[in-house]
Amino acid sequence: MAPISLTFPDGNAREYDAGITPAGVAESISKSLFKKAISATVDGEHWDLQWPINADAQIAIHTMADEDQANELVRHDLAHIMARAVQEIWPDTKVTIGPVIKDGWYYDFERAESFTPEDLGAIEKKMREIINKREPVRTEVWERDVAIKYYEDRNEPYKVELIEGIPGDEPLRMYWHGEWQDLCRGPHLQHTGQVPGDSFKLMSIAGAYWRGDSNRAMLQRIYGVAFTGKEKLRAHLNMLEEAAKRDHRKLGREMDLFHMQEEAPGQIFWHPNGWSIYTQLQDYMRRKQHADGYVEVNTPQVVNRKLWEDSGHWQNYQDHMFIVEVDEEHAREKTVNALKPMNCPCHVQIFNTGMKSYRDLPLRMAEFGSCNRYEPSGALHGIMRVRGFTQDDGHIFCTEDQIVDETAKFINFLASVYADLGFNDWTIKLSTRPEKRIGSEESWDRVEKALGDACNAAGYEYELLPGEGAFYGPKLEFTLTDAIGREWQCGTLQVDPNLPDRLDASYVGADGGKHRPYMLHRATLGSFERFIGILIEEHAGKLPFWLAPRQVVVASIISDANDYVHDVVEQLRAKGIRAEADLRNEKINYKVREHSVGKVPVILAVGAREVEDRTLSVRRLGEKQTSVQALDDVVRDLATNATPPDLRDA
RNA sequence: GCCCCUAUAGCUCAGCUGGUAGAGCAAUUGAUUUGUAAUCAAUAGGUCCGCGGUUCGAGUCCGUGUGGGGGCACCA
Repeated sequence: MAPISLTFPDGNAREYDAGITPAGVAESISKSLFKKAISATVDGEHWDLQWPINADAQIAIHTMADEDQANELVRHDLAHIMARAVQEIWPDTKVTIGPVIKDGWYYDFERAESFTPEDLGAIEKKMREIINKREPVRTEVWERDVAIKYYEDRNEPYKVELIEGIPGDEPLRMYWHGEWQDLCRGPHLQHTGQVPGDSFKLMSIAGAYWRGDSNRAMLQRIYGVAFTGKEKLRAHLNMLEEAAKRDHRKLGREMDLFHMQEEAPGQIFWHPNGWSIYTQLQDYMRRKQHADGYVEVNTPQVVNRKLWEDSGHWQNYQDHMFIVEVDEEHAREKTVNALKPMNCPCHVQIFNTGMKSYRDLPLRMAEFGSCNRYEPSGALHGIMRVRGFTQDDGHIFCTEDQIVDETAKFINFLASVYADLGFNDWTIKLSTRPEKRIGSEESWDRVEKALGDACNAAGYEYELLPGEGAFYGPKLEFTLTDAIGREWQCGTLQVDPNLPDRLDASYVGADGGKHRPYMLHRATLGSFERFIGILIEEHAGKLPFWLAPRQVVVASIISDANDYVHDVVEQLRAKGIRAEADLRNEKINYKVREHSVGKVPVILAVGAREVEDRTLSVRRLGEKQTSVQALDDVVRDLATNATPPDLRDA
């Protein structure tokens, strides 16, 4: 065999016989490296220690110290080990797939009986037994007919289907963890004993459709988390515990922001505190949009089905609309209406009044549009996914040439809003043409490129989501994460040549002819409901001062201070600050605790000294220390802080 | 919508294998005038989510509906 040259990360190269495996390479370096080795990177590809190398290459041998590779392998091996454990305990279970995900893995099973939470303990125990056996992991490439026969004989139809879906020229790789076999791309560890048995935990059981298709079998999914060390697992579990305290549903109750009840599932009863956040946010958005060149409109809630038929939504989304049927006394037939599930068709109606010239474009039309959608019961989630919500909606009517500029302008607008609200960690996703679509390939090419160019022009990177666009056009999604790391789409921008066409929107061009505008659907917050949910979780309830529903509590220490407390509250209110008095006959400790739990940003305590000196004892949320300041200084300082960021002097 | 879990006082929860409900906090009332995260005492508070069934007897067991949670699917 011809020798090959392998170059190591330090730049040194060594010669080996072609077909050498990374395991062999590691062994040639040292016995201890061989024992510690878990995988390799060969020419940038994550490589199993058992896979042969047949040509010159760059190589790096990995150990558990290489966090990224180690996590991937540990999680992936655990997926196999868990599947093996499950089949050892319940041999009638059929296996499907088990990929690595963020912080862990899952594996989908088919089994007649349901797994119970108690089963997880039994499975974990069996997994540890398998790990302790330190059985070798072995791999082979199989012919496809052999593999299919093998799985048919073992009554594993899902594996057969998987193999049938793999392109014919791709080799089929098999892995054994001990005697247990699974179809798998790899790579894997050397032996089960390399998995740290104290650094994983099975978390939950969930239903999941085979191949993500709701028409196919519902499988049982078991989720696990795993890390390379016990401490990291503990830190992760701790983080989840802390995150649960920031849950907007919990804080919504504790801060008395809103409630929901059975008679109106998916709809929100906003309490005074929550509504205060909502209106502050809306006032802020109204000013920002006005400054960015939007005109604000408002459109009807109950709209005849005809408009939804014309727009095409009736045909596609009838099941998800609240239908309102009205018997008109004098009408021959009852009318069928729908609560508006979206604002776009209504905005086109406004656009369509009068003649529009190319000089009117781009026309930026905004509405805080209340919408109702009959979302499937399983989709509802706190105030993040609801049936009644208000979008900070807007539609930009423009020409194709204006798409890049308008999109870049919007991205900058959104970035400024998010920054004002305390978000620096958000991502852009560009969803491109789906399989089912309308419009020419050329027009998709142009418009997809326009969105990408706009991101670049605004100075932001984006992630591509191929095939995830709407049937009429590509879109940008702006996502934020909640307390436990779930991603939520908040902002969006969608390019739509379709709706103007369906609803016959047009403008007169410079050539005097009639033209179709493009429509950019865009929302910055998405909906006030979802955004406030995210906002609460992001800040753990400690909202920026200007958004806090209860900004200041002035608390008396003795009742002789009551008059002064009233005076202070009055002065603060005169400056537009949401201040209230707490004159209850309670200890200051009690008041401080109660208002701290209620996330009031500033507590001003007033005792005999403060009354005497016209001062205030200032305590800010989260700080242990207090400071005594002159009343006038405090009022001036708080008034500055209470100003929304867009109204502050630069 | 689908799978699993779940529903006891305003909140957080206890109630063992069926024998007609309990704690802490909150609330109310009274006392306490207090210096930066819970003052003391008393009182009141519950069709045990709805409906059906098993049983002499159901908060407890079974079925079903509704709401909620975790996922999956969906998200114009």
